[in-house]
Amino acid sequence: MKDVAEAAGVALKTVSRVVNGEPGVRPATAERVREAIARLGYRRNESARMLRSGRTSTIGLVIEDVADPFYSGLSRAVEDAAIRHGCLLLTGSSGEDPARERELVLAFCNRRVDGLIVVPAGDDHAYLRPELEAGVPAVFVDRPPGPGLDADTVLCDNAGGAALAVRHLLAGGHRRIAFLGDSPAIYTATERLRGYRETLGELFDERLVAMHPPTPESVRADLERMLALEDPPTALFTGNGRITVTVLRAMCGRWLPLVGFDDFELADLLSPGVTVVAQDPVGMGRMAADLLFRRIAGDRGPAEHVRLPVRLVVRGSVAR
Amino acid sequence: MKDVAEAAGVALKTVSRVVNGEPGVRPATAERVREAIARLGYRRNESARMLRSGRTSTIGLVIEDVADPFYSGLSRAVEDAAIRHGCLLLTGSSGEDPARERELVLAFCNRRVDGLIVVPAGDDHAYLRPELEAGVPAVFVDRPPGPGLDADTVLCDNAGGAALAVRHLLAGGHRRIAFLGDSPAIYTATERLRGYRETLGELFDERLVAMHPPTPESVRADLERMLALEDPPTALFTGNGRITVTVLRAMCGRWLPLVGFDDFELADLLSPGVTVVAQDPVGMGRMAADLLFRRIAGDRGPAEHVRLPVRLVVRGSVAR
DNA sequence: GTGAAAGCGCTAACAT
DNA sequence: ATGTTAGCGCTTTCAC
Repeated sequence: MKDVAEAAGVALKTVSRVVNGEPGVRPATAERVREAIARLGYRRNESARMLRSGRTSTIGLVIEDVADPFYSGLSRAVEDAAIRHGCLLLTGSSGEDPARERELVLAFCNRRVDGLIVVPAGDDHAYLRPELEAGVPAVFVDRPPGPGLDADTVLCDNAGGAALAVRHLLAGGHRRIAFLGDSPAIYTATERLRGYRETLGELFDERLVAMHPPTPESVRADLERMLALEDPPTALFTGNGRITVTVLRAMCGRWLPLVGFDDFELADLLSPGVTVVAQDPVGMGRMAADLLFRRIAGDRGPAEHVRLPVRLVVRGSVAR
Repeated sequence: MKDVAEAAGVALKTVSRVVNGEPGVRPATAERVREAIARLGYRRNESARMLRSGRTSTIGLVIEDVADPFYSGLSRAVEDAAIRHGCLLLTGSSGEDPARERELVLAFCNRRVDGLIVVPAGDDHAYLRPELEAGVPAVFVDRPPGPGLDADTVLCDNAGGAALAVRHLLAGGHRRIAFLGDSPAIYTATERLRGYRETLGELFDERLVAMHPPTPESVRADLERMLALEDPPTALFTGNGRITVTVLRAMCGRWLPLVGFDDFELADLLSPGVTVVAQDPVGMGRMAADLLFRRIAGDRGPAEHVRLPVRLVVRGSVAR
């Protein structure tokens, strides 16, 4: 900036004015400055700007895995909102590891992001207390933060969605409905189990429940075990998109009526089409970002807790 | 940091030493500093650190769309490499808009990222010359940069892949093979067209070629037009994953032998399974990141041009 | 309409 | 083993 000022024969502050589009510079002067900028290939140093102004025009997003379509849709929605607000996005995948989540969030805080959107992997967010007290806005998406933290949340109706799925299968005449869910450490998995259990009532049988991170092997083993029961399941409820796909693949050839939590691309093109409880990842991302930018703009109201509806998308996978 | 120093009764530089794990601090002193840090909820300000040290420990990634599985896989691979090198990732989607690509890249440069990985949307990268001359490493992935720029590239064998697809269809007895590709503005689309054309030779017929961004409407119109020819296509070659999926959906019910460029989740579970030319997006991301971090580490050798192989994955969609 | 000076929070270089 | 000083490149404040 000093060099540009020298080259244009003005003071440093005038260059700053031109670069920031501030008023109070004669057009001719501004033009001279711009010419010098182009000639020298000058780029404003945002680190210095951030240091002085305190605003970074950057928000941090921690998700579980960018490569998972659920989170990549959510990411895209957050990014679109960020663009509209002139912000860039720092992204990180926690891989469901609380330590990694914490590292990422703290690294973002060190960079003084203007706000955070977090899909929590852990259930202890005490480490975030200093930032929240310092006024750094944070929105939790898909899962709530650990206890004792009063922050905005955007969740979906997990238990209600599970109830939809189970009722649909009950209506199809099924009484033995298995649930294949993700690890009980994950909030959404536990909530969906709760919805499943409460809806089944007397029909609940814990031998028809399997909950852990889905690997092809574990899913296959779960299915074999359940199908070998003397009273085997006649239908399946799968607890998220990855599990649904893993189950479909593990079934290779065989077929069982099925409802999956989460919609996924091509669910409609499989035969039969897969009936799902659809969330709206893009809507969740958009909602979280809207909330965050309202906070960044200065909204200091009480924490908001948005719960987005889910809907049953009936395809062919339950009909006889 | 000043406050922490005061609270711990040491000089500012000692706090800096503790925070950076530098040697030359007595354990007892370090402990006192750490205690003060925890008590005050101190977080190092990375903007100041960056300003002083010149390194940001951040790399910038510009892709076309995070929500596209091809790019989200690539992103994840880049992120994993970044983590290993203690870097964070600034991500942005260009949405195939050259102006947006430029804005993102320049915004990243203003933030003084240590390096750039770019999937170019435009074909003029003169705007990047000042950075490259200033020694900012950049790797171009999936598509080369505009002319006159001598930077590292990681591409796949687009024309060779198209040749594989066409030869497979020819071997299946087809002589009228249509190509549905993306916009000719996209390097990969043009290269795949070239491979298709060169392999077909005499059999090439431009009435069997359609190239533009795939919308359900345009794809349906293309198919209708081609199928209404007096000598209609007996097989399809689709130019990327999105087109393949859009075509499958547009065919609703009807069926034509098909090979698609790009593998996609569930391609194997459709019936028939979809034969594809598979790229390796994760491998491309990993390769690009490895190259970038070698440059960041100081490698000033001549520009490297990596071309990754593709492979034909035969499923059922061509057999009669 | 323009400029000079102070200082954001840190690290590098050099004492002690 | 610890402290002092200068200065990274910008914005803020105030003066002209």
